[in-house]
Amino acid sequence: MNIGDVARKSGLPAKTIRYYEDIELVTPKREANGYRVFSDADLHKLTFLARARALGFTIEDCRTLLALYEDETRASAEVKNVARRHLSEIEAKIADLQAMHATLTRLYEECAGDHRPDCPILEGLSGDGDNATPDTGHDTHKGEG
Amino acid sequence: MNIGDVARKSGLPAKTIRYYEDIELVTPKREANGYRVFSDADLHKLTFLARARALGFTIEDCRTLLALYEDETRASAEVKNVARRHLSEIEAKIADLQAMHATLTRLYEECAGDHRPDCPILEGLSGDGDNATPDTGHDTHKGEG
DNA sequence: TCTTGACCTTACAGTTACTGGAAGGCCCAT
DNA sequence: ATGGGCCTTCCAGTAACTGTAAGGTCAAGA
Repeated sequence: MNIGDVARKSGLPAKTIRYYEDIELVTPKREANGYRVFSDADLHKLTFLARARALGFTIEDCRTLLALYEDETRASAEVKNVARRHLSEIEAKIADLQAMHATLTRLYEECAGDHRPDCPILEGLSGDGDNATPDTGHDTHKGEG
Repeated sequence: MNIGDVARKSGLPAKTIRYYEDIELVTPKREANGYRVFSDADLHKLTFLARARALGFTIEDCRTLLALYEDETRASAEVKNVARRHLSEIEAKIADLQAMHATLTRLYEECAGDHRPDCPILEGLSGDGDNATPDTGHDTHKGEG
């Protein structure tokens, strides 16, 4: 199979597949003319990657998961650990977004949204109101240079 | 005020403030020695930016909001539009994350997490199970080169 | 006066996971 | 030989910073 075929079958853009080769997630062979040749195993890997990425795993997590997938002697506990950590991150992100949503919705609903300049949203951002921004409890940034 | 002062007062890292100057969100004056000098208005702007960023607005949204903030003749409807669009994006992201969370939780709970290699999470990713990945309905990527 | 240390400066590279585009080679049909 | 659709590489750009190096400035203390 050439790259276009596996792109169609895996649902990944050809460009992404080339990138995955670049970072050594897949290592297709080459034809004499330089074209990449993908085996069924390569396609399977790419499909695995597409699914893992769709679940929000980072590339590095994908690398780990792929290694575990190919290690017949793995302990499922290891996989579960990766998944647990990722679930925690997803939960943290959801919580962050929900906090933003709650705050912004409050301001949004107070805003008349008409031709006049008075705007509780801008007032909230400028710090006039209290409670202007939520504190989600985790760091947005750490120490400084 | 020097950059360290406004960094402490706004909660933004000095590095970020320099970056904001780079992209012309703030334009502090300079002392003879080259040090940036921030006015109260600059500090106010930075605090505004910090709050808007904490609510997840993009830098470009921040630029727009700041311009509206400084335009005495604005219509609050314009601000509300920016907020509405941003709320929609937050909602879409939450929905995506919740779909990922649901799928991964299902696999997670099926996984024994012990010393044995059998793992429903990996099976789900490799496509053995049905329903392996959710379809959130929006594009992850568009056309191809 | 010299030094120490905290502050400030710039410039460049790296992060994440791609995406876009240019410039060109390969292959098949007309 | 020409057109179109594939394929190749390489370079640059995205978002919003962050890290690091190399060095200038300033106030306090020995």
